[in-house]
Amino acid sequence: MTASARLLPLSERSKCPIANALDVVGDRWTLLVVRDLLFFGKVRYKELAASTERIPTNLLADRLRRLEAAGIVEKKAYQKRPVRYEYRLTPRGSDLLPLMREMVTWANLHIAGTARPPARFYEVGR
Amino acid sequence: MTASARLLPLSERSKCPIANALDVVGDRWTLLVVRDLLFFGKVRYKELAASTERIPTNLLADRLRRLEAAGIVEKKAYQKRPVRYEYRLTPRGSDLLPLMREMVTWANLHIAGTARPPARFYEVGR
DNA sequence: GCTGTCACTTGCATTTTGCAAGTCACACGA
DNA sequence: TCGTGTGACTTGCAAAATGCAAGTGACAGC
Repeated sequence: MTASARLLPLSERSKCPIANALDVVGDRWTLLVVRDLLFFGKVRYKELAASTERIPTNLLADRLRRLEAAGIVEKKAYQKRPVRYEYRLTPRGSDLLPLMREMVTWANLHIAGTARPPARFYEVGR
Repeated sequence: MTASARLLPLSERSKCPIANALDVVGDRWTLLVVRDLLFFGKVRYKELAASTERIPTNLLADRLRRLEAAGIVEKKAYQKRPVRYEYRLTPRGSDLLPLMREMVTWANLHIAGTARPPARFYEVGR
């Protein structure tokens, strides 16, 4: 069982799982942060800020806060003096892999010129 | 082969398929419209406007315009005098099914209280 | 002290959202 | 012919989110 202890609050919009998922990851940046953590092994703020899409730093800070509040990302200091943090996906975060895989499949099929991921991308069992 | 003739334009952000998919469906309403067309058999504006989440009508009109421009939805008049339209998913639109299925799976697992879809939801082959 | 780095925060103009009300074309019944 | 109703939107506008640039604070190292 991969579900975490405390669960996310139900959306006020409805009980529809799609509506609820969208309330968490339904915007143009959130899943890009998850992508960088999941596929590119980034862990530090600076690395996340340096994505190809150049997410504005205020939005990056905001998205990391929300992802942490949603239990998708964990933030912890990996050193003191000066304090430096690293961000890592929780199981709840890596469970987003299948969803992102389907996004890639759809985009590769319907948006010309999108990059194809390496074959192993489709082989990861979990 | 299920890909349509003309493809969507590449995003200016990057060639990443995830970023590109998000430019099309990365907001809180678009996939709810697709959901209603795909799972609930809605075809008319009025039906779409009556979703549980109560999408504002100006946003519904805007999203339908974008979905049409993206080749995900087709609009056609089903009668004249007065002209009345119906909206239907193209193959590009129904290809979003696997993505939405994964969304449902993730939400059911991580957001307490989200509704479980009927079992047949997971059985549709296409 | 001086410079640099990391991880953010702040200010502010622009864009998008959300809510309510309005419009337009027509059908229909009195 | 006039009033009422319906479907499919559009318009106005306040509030919130976005995007850009610049600023801040805690240190390390020279």
